[in-house]
Amino acid sequence: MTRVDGQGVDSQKNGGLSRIQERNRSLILDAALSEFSKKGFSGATVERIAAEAGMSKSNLLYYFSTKEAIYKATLAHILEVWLAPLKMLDADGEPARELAAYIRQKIQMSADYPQASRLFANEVMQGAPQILPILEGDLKRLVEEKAKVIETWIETGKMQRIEPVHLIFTIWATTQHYADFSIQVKALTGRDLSDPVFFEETVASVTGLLLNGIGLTVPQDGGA
Amino acid sequence: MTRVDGQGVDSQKNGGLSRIQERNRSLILDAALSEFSKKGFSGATVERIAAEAGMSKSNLLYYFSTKEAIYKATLAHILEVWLAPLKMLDADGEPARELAAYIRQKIQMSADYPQASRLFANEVMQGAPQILPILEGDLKRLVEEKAKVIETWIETGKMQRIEPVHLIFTIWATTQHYADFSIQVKALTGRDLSDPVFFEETVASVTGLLLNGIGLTVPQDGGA
DNA sequence: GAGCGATTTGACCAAATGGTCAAGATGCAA
DNA sequence: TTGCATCTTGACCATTTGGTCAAATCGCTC
Repeated sequence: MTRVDGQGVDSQKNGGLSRIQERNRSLILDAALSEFSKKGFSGATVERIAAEAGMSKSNLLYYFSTKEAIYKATLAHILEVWLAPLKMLDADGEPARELAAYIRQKIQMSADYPQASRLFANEVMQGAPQILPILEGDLKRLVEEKAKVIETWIETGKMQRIEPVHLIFTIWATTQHYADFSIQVKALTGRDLSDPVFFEETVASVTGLLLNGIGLTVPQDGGA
Repeated sequence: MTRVDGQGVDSQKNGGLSRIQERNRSLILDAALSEFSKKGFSGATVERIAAEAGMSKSNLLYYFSTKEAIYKATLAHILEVWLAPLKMLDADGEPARELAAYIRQKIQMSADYPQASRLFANEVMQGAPQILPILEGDLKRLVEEKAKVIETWIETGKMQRIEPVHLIFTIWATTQHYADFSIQVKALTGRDLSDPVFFEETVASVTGLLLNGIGLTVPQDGGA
């Protein structure tokens, strides 16, 4: 009857979970991402998550003792992946290449993990009840660091002047739009990022527009 | 005991509601926008909407017989306002002026009606269960019409080539980002659109970036 | 294969919530 | 003032849902 919750009591080995725990937590988190991203926190039900994970509600509650705990774990699980691309912006690279690669990566993320994008958007739109501290802490530091990188590029004349943070917001907003609003995109164009042609068309349009906007030319490989 | 619902039985005059109905429906829709935009459809409760509207739950249900009816009415109420700016894009104007004005207007909307923006975003992210027909109908026609306007500008050499629909998406995504993600914007910059200085800074940055991106120069008045 | 903790589940509970209903209060025309 | 439709509400109900619990089953070590 020991609860496994959160960082869990590491029953046997040092820091690891048992094979069963590993598998079930993973199944739960996948199901939770699907459910939360589709219905939001309030609209999701523990029972549906359990069903999608292939276990009883009671058993799910054995691994995560509350709905909120599932939600937090799901958020934590995707957050690292979600913010990874920005970390790669390299001050020593050429702005055009770096930004083109960043934009492509972000659009790729929107294509590969639209649910994660929507979950994150949902959380922030509700006022970021769970992740506000992260936004104000880690994310803020990261953005300030990368803003400095952009500022350096501007000061060394490598690109046009712009408020770095607004450039970052524009890249986030635009790239994530294709995931979060994919239903609308599909309704208006008949296609979405799952279509490889539309994907490349989107990368080309967005990269062209934004790089052009700061006085850069898209590299031949388009950031690929 | 007659229900007032939807388009309502116009009890007395021709097409009009009684003074009391007018007032209460308006109070309800305001409260509903606040509640739905904050909590989403599932997270919102009829009781809280009623409380915020200053009446009993029962009375609210007298005006809108189901939660879904309130939600639909709220959406319908904001949708027209929300899509209005795009309609003003004028094929006969100069692209720079027209687009600068459009961008400013959209950011102004994000500043003035952030709740409407979030409600709309929420609805679309959940798969647009209520407004999909509108997206595929009226909105699609409108976007196609305006895409043609942009296409004309391109063909007459007034602006650089870009896929018009992607330009529209980028403008939507970016301008609405400042409303939908305002908590994040605030966490990262310490400010949001309610700060007049930040508002103008945002208009300048976004307008500069996007107009530049299609080979245009921002008009002196910045679209104001 | 015995023993014991880890895992799994169905039965159950309490709170929240959307919606109904009958009765009372109010506004207004004659 | 009377009469009637509009408006308003508290009491109430059925369902959904997050979470508890005791009992059963499983898996692994000795």
